[in-house]
Amino acid sequence: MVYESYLCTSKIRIMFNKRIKIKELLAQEPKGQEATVMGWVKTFRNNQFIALNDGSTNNNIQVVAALGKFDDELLKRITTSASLKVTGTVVPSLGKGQTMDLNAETIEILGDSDPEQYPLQPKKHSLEFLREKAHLRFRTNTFGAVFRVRHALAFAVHKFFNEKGFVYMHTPIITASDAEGAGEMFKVTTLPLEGNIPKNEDGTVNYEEDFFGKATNLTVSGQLEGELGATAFGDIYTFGPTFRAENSNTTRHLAEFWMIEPEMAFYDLEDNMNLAEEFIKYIIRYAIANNKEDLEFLAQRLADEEKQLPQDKRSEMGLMEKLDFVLNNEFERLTYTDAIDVLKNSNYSKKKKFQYEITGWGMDLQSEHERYLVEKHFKKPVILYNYPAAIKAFYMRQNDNCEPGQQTVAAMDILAPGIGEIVGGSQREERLDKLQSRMKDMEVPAEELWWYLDTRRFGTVPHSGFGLGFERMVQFVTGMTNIRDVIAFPRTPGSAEF
RNA sequence: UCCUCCUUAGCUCAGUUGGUUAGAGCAUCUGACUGUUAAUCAGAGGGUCGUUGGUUCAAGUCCAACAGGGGGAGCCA
Repeated sequence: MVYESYLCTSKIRIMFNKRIKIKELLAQEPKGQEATVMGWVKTFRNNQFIALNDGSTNNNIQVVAALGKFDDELLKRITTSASLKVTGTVVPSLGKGQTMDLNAETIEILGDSDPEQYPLQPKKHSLEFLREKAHLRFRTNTFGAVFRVRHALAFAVHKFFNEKGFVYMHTPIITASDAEGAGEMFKVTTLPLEGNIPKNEDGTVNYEEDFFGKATNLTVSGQLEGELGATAFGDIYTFGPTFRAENSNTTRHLAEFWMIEPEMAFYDLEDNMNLAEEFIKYIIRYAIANNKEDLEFLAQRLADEEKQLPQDKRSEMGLMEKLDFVLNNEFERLTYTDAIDVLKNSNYSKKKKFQYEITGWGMDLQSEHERYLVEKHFKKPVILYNYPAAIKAFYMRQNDNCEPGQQTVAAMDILAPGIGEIVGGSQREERLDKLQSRMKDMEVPAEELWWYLDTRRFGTVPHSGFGLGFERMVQFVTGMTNIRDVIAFPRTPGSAEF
């Protein structure tokens, strides 16, 4: 009579909720208390010792199945990655590798894992191999650590901005504007690709027949919409998926990635740089404070990997030292113009070690030049600012009183060792006439962006913002060298498995 | 998209100037052992050498195209 539908629900859940996470259990004093844990088998040694992991930490609880206490039939099913529920008493370990044992009273197999078919073994696998098993790689130590750190960084992003009174704004994923100029876009349509596509008289596609009544794409940036928010709330940030249809095949590009884009009213370029530097340091500090074990594991992994490299290719600092160094030092700030001077006077340039010669002011910096500045010359994160207007986007603020022929814009890029550009930002052009003339010069269709220009018509203010590639940040903090290893299911040209 | 390297057992890799039946470690299976730490010991099974075509008496090995992957470049975050 009472809650009859309850009979049909999964009563076992009540049992599940009694479990303790392994991370919590390992923090306790082992003194004979009872505990229930659930997780996946890492290894089963000696028909007696089960290393069990539940993803809360890379550390395992050693479950001891006393000899003779359990059926052979049950023990046979305790294989790599089988899922178990274990209840027992927590006691100090007799062995050396761990402080506590869970002496099993009951072992329940929640899910078998056929050892003939389960692809991961308790040994080192290459990252390339694990990339093809991306659905299972979270169960490895490396990816467990990487994705817990990724979570910590994501959480810290919201914490930082919330503490500063920023409004978290959800800018659209589907956008009608293709004027952002940040690269090739993915088309969004419900028109039948394999059927009759409505055409205009001149043979072009008639998007008026499409779902939105106009051509639409996946967003390449939330910035323009972000500026609308900033000119009302003062400070906003976005943190969402971003899509680029570039045919990029590198260790630092994805077709689908996550970007953080703060946009601040009443900020000039220097305020912008200050915020970006404070922000980066804050989220690194948060990860160290909350995921130290994971980072130390990743540091060790990286150190082991680098042992196999020739001396000159190894990093000068370990991962933890590198992060500490970043926290304890100011980022080097220099103008584009000064950077060209540094490069021109460098030994690399004089000895012609650059593949692309330093031709002088106005040239776009190649990644080898950026790497030289960051990794060889300054040996720390570098903020380059005041770039030539000709190589930057239309919305960046034109600097006043430039030398003839050396017009610059208030842009800034933050370059990180090993990763390259991690932040790109600028003070925005708030003067309507200057913005309009620049759009005209760069053939940006002003009529499509009428709503953007309205911010300059009604109470325009100086404002600034930047974009930070979240995966690149995760790479920097975890030391993972390939961006495909810091996102759960990477989307790259020719690859969208899972 | 361009340059470059790689593809041999479930995984990591060896395989000589082209020459008989393609090897090792780990994993798996069977057995032994039992306070182990990627447990150990013994035995067994496991291969269309990425695909297609070519050169040759003979191709894992040489050549070509294609596919997949790594690294670098460009585009960028």
